Amino acid sequence: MYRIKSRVWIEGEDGVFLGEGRIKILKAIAAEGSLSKAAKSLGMSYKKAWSLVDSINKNAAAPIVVSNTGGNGGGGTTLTAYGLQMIQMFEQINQQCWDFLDLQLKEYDL
Amino acid sequence: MYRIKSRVWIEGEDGVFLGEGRIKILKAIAAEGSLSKAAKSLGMSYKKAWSLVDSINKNAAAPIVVSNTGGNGGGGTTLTAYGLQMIQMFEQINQQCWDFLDLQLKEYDL
DNA sequence: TTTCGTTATATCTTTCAGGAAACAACGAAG
DNA sequence: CTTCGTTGTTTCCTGAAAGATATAACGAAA
Repeated sequence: MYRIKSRVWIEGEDGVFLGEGRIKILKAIAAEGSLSKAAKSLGMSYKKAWSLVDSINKNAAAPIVVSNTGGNGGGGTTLTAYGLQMIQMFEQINQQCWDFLDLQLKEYDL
Repeated sequence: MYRIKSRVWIEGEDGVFLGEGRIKILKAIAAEGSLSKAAKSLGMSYKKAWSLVDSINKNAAAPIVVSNTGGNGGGGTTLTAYGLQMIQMFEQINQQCWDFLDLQLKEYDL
């Protein structure tokens, strides 16, 4: 039995804007309120999480996250309403792509 | 302006069956009649080409390639009719996936 | 039985993406 | 003005993936 799989991503002018990994870290940021905690919760290095968010920022048409450095508790990173909307959009497209591909494969009944 | 992209692949019981890279080497084999020539025409190492074809063979429900070792000219590798059919199938699904995703992205008019 | 170019495989080397660790900058609160 | 945990950035290091290289096995044809 065959299984069909896919990776979907969206690119901007300067590289990748959104993909599965970036969605994952965005959701963790939404849950944790901080990039370092988000990285920790995913077992991901801070550097990797930061570089993912950096590429999101560089390619977004509007702000996705708001980062505050310093202050009580050290600061933090939160999502904008637009950011939350982008998560929803990506996950919907991704799911629909999977459904579409499953249907396609069935048509060829391997 | 955003661009949406995807990589599609098909898995069997023991790993990847078909993907873009495997389709590429299969098409080169069809054109060259030999795995080593196909690898050379793609600027790919023989080892990599061989390992791709090996994984295809391990996951295919029916023979995709026929390899002959020895003989006049050293032998060669050719595609079965089923193999040619699989190339067509994959490329059609892949193209339709791209079209589908382009439509999806348009619906969200970023 | 020699020759040939191929398939198939093992081994060694190199490259490079990612992780680990270290550190400066920040600014609100006490 | 000290403390705190975070953001942002650099440097170093390691391990896994890919490439380079070498070599055996093969069998039709001359």
